[in-house]
Parts: sequence; structure tokens; C-alpha cells
Amino acid sequence: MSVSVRGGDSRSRAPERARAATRARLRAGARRLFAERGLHAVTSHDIAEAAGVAAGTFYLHFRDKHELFRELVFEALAELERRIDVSVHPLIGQPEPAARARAEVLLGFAEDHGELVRMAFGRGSEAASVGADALDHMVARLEPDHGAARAQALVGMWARIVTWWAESPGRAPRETVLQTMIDLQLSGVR
Amino acid sequence: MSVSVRGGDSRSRAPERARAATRARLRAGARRLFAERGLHAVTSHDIAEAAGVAAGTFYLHFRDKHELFRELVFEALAELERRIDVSVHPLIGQPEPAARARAEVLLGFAEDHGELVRMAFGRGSEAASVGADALDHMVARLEPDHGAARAQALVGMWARIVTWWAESPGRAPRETVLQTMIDLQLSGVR
Amino acid sequence: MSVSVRGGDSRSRAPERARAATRARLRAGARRLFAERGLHAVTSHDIAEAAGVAAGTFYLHFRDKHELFRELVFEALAELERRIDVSVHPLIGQPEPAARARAEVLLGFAEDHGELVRMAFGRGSEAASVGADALDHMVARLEPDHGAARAQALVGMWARIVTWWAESPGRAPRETVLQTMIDLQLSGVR
Amino acid sequence: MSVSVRGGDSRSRAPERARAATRARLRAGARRLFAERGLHAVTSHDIAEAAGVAAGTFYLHFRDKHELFRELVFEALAELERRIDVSVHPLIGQPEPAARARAEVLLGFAEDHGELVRMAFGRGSEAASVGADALDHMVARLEPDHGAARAQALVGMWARIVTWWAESPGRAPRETVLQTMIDLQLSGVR
DNA sequence: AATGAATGAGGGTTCATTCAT
DNA sequence: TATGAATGAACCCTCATTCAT
Repeated sequence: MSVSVRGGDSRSRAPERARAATRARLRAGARRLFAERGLHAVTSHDIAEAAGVAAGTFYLHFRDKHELFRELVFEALAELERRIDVSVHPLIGQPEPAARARAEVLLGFAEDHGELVRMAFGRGSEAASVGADALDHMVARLEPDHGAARAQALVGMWARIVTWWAESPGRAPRETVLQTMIDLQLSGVR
Repeated sequence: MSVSVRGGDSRSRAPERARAATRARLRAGARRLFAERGLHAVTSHDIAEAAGVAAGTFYLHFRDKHELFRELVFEALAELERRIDVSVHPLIGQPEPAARARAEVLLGFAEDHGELVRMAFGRGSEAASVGADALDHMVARLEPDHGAARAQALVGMWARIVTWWAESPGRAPRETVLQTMIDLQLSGVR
Repeated sequence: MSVSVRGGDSRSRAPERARAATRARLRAGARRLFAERGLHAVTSHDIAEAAGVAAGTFYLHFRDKHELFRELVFEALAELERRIDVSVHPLIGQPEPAARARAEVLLGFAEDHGELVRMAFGRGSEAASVGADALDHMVARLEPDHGAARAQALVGMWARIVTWWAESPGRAPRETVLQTMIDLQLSGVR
Repeated sequence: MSVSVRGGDSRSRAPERARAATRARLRAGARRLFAERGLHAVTSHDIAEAAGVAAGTFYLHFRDKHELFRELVFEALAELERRIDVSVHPLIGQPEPAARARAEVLLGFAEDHGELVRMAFGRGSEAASVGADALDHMVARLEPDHGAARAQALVGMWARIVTWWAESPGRAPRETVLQTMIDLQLSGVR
């Protein structure tokens, strides 16, 4: 009949929560460092230090630097796709509103997650292989509707413009950027 | 077979020529290796070995790996710009022919220098910082005519489509790719 | 299903029994792993995992990996000596039956405890220091009767042949092996 | 017609000789350290330090610690076999002289190369896998003449007695040790 | 100009061990 | 008693770079 002083299964939940917190700190530190310096210039020690844990702790949570990087990039991509599903898909059949919605989502994403965008696609990212996987993923989603060549072109354009915007929003009027994206997306479709 | 003639200025020219030959072999080896494996996965020893010289010799010709990489990338860019100057500039004032000419130059360049394109922009390139410098350079040339946003978008599109084409030409009909590039370039201009 | 009865001394015995069970599981897991991979290639985590307990639990039962290893080896040795006391000692004064009995015990031990034999003396054991302690122990028991040199020789021969037999019994007819051991043991004694 | 001031190909021979000297120093240092502490307790840094070179230099000469260890052990074995070929083989057909000659070679080898013997087979060697390969090699040479079981037994006996002798020659009269080895080798052969 | 042995900092990774819960 | 997250020392190994020849 032994009733624990603490409630329920708190004994097992506490370390679980501590683990999650450590993991979160590692992710946060990594995100900042990757965005600042690029994958190659950040060591697992740096990340551990940024998270305030010992070097070895890193490896209790991630196999290696690349796994963490990949995880962060693909999570960002997943969120981007969620936003597109929500905002763009309902507008199928209305090219102009859809194009505008898509441009809005992309720009908004860059504004909300500049750090992640710079991390994955920015200069010095040296992460081309992961960033490229992410872009390939986007291309694959567009190919059925646009064909291979056009899908490649659109994704290239978006990646570049979104990165540019994430690096220094305000270098051009927001509306101009939006309109550029919309024009390009609609071109050749009419 | 090299018999020292001792006539004219050959005394000074011979080593000079030998030096240039060594340098050329280093460049050729580096180009091949960078394209195959990316900047990060190639060591200065690898390049020296590919060129058939000793490890230390590399440093008699280049400050380091990055300098050589940068040199190769910017040379390629210079040639690309030369081709554009020759083929596109004379068509100023005729948007459609100019757009087609530009698309032709870009695709032709990818076909002639696939190795360099893959090296600078391909997946796993890890050379984003140099590749990005090269693209920034292209953006700067376009900005006066197209505005910042559109220049970014066009360059992103070209970089992506040209890399894709260099990696596997023939994945789509050449004419389709060309037409896609032309449409996007002309969009919003009318 | 464990309902605390609170009768007799069960209050103190229950945890005691649980502790012993955990310890036994750790020993069993270690024995298997050591035999498979050798001391060096097995971590304390591996052993804990094989026993189905947490990593830290290992250290509540053993000071470290080496202590556990040593314990297992010397226990095996103790059993071997028990068997020899039972089967060989009564035959003192009858060299041939004694030699045969000893060979039988050694071979039988290898058959019954192949795992332990491989663990202590097998290839890749890396445990020479513990295995050697065990063998030194056997040498010490033989020295009074056989002299140092002969004791060393006999123990070396036994260790090697027993390990070989444990690794693949049946590579030679059992009777041949027995006879070889007997001949060698009796040689020079007549 | 350029005649080098130094003779012949001295320019190419000098570094070659330096390399060989470094390699020799690494081998010598490793031999001493392995004999003292065993494979596992010696690091590549230790060996480099003992040889008076930088840590990385070790890897210019050996793939890793195990390769060096194996190289040293098998070289010793090769020399031992050379000695046996010279001293024992000519006596085929004369069991007693051959047995004595073999015992002499084994003991003499232990005396001349105590360091190597301790390294390969001594306590704490942790090198069972390499030492065992070496012993397997000896077993294979004996099997045709002696059968598997007897070959195993003889090799086990030799390894143990030779190691014991290498560790402390003089613990028993040399002649006693020799005679013990001879008796055991001849037993059952008559 | 070329060689190539050597350097040594520094990154990745493991794992025995501790300790708060 | 048991847990398991965390520690951090220590190892292995690579590679850009130097320098005596």
C-alpha cells in the first residue's frame, strides 16, 4: 500500500523531463551557433558548451553533429510545409491568390525563422548536402504540377530570395519582394 | 629530352615554364577532386598527389586550399560573364532574344563546365561561402536593371537550374529547360 | 504480485533476496558477454543492459568490471580445484589412474564451462593478467610435487589444450586428446 | 650535365634514411613500452613520446597501435622459426637430439628476446588475439607430425615455459628446464 | 623549384564512474 | 535498492602547414 509522497509516477518523470530539457538546450545552442558560423565551423564541444553541459553529454542525445543539423533543418522544412498546406492548398484553382499566399508564407517563414533559414541555406552553410536534401524535397512536391525544370527553377528562386530576406529584411520594400515572387511564380502560366 | 640550349632567354624561361606546368597540374587535379568530393573532403595532400607532386609543393603555388578553390570558381564566373557580354549584351532592347541568349549561355556553360558548376554549387559543395560570393557578384550586375528582389530571384533560379542541369543533363528536354528559363526571366516585364 | 506479509523476518529478507537476484543477473550477463567479446570489448553499460538493470546499478554490486571478471574466473578455478580434489587426490600413489582422472576432469570442465574457459583464456581475452593469476595459482599447487619447470610446462599445456577443446570440442577424438594429456603428464616420471 | 656536388642520388636517400631512423625509434620505444605495460595500457602518444617525435608522426609510419604490435610479434616469430629451421630440421630422424636442439632454441630465444616474449605472451599482454595468432601459426607447423591435440599441448607448454623463463631466468637451473622440455616433447613417442 | 618527413593543434568519440532523485 | 542523466578525462586520428635538404 506504499503511497509515494510525491504524486503518481513522478519518480520516473523527473529524469525524463531533465533529459528533455538538456536536449532542448543543446538544440537551441546548436541552432544559434550553426546560424552564426555554419555547420563546419561549429564543434560538438561548442554546442555542449553553449548548452552548459559537458562535452560527452552531446553524444547522449545525438549521434553526431550532422544528425542534429539534419534534424533541425527538416523540422523547419516540415513546419514550412505545414504552413503551405494551411494557406496555399485551399486556394487551388485560383492561381493569383495562391501565388500570393505562397509568397506570403515563404517570406513570413523567413521572418519568423531567420536563424534556421540562414543555418540551412545561408552563406558559409557548408551544409549544402542537407540543405539540398531539403530543397530536393520541395522540388519533389512541385514536380507533378510544374514539371522538373520549372520546379527546380521555382525552388532555386525561393531559396535564394528567402535566404536573402532572412539575412537582411528591409533591404527592399516587402511588397516589392512579394510581387516579384508572385510574378515569377505565375510567369508562363498565365 | 630537355637539353639546355643556353641560347636567348631560355635560361630564365625554362624554370618559369616548369613552374607554370606544375601549377596547371595542381589546378586540374583540384578541379576534378573538388567536383567529385567537395571542398571539405579533399585535402591538400590529395591535390598534390593527383598532380603528381610532393605535398609541400602545393604551398609553393597556393596559399591554401580555399584560395585555389576561390580562384577556380571566380575564373569560371569570369568566363561565364565573358560569354554573356558577347552573346547577350548586343541584344539589349530586344527582351525575348536577350532572354533566350542568356538562357542559352547559362545552359551551354553548364554543359561545357559541369565539373566547375558542380564544384561551386553542387550538393555537398560545402563551399557555399565561395559559391555565394560568386552569386552575389552576379546579383550585383543585375541589380541596376532588375532591382534587388528580382535580381536575387533570377540568380537563385539560374544557379539551381544550371546545377541541376550540370548534374544530369537530359533529365528533361533541353528546349523545355530553355523555355522555362526564358519565361521566368521575362515574367513581370512583359 | 509481491504482497508484503510483514511476518517473521520477511521484512529484511525480501530486499536481500532482490539484491541477490540482481547480482546474479549481472554475473550471468557478464559471463556471456565476456565469453563472446572479451573483457576489453565489453562495457559496464553492456553488462547492466544484458542484466536488465540501469547503468548505475552495476556499481552497487561490483567495484568495477575487472573485479567482476576476476571473481568469475577465480570461482571457475575454485570449482576446477574442487573437482580435482574429489577425483584425483584419492588416486595418489597410482600415477596412471591419477593422470587419467586429471585429464578427465580438465576436459570435462572445458565441456561444462566452455564459456568460462573461453572467457579467461581464449583468444582475444585480453585478460591475460587475470587468466595468468589463475594459472599461477595452479602452478603453485603443482610445484611441490613436480618442480617449477615441470609445473609451468604442465599448466601451459593444460591451459592451451583445454581452451582449444572449449572452443571447438570434436576437432579431434576425445580419447586421443585424453591420451595425449596423459602421456605428457606421465612423461619423465615413469 | 649537372653533376651534383654530393654523390649520386644522395638527395633522395637522405630523407629516406631519416624516415627509417624515425620508424626504428618508434619500434624500439613501442617494444619497450609494450613489454612493460602491455598493449592496452600503451597509447600511440606514449610511443611517439618514447621515440622523441610528435604524436602525429606515429601515424606516418603505422596505421595504428595494433599494426605495430602485430608487426613486432610476427617478426619475432619469424626469427624463432628461422632458428628452428637452422638447428632442429637437420636433426630429423634423431628424436632426442632434435628435442634437445628445439628446447635449446626456445630457451635461447627467450634469453635473447625476453622483451618480445613478455610483450607477446606475458601477463597483462592483453594481446591474446595477436599472441594467439602467433601460437596458432606454430601449431599449424606441428600438426602434420604430431596431430592436433599433441600440437596444441606442446605449443601451450612451450609458450608458458618460455614466457616464465623470459620473466625470470634463473628461477630454476637451466639444465632442469631443458630436460623438462625434452622429456615432455619425447613423451608418448618413445 | 621541389621534396617529403615532421609537426601539433584540435576535432570526434567513448566510457568508467558519480550522484541527485 | 535502483535509476539513468550527466560528467570529463583521455584516446584515436587527421591534416594544414612548415622547413631542412
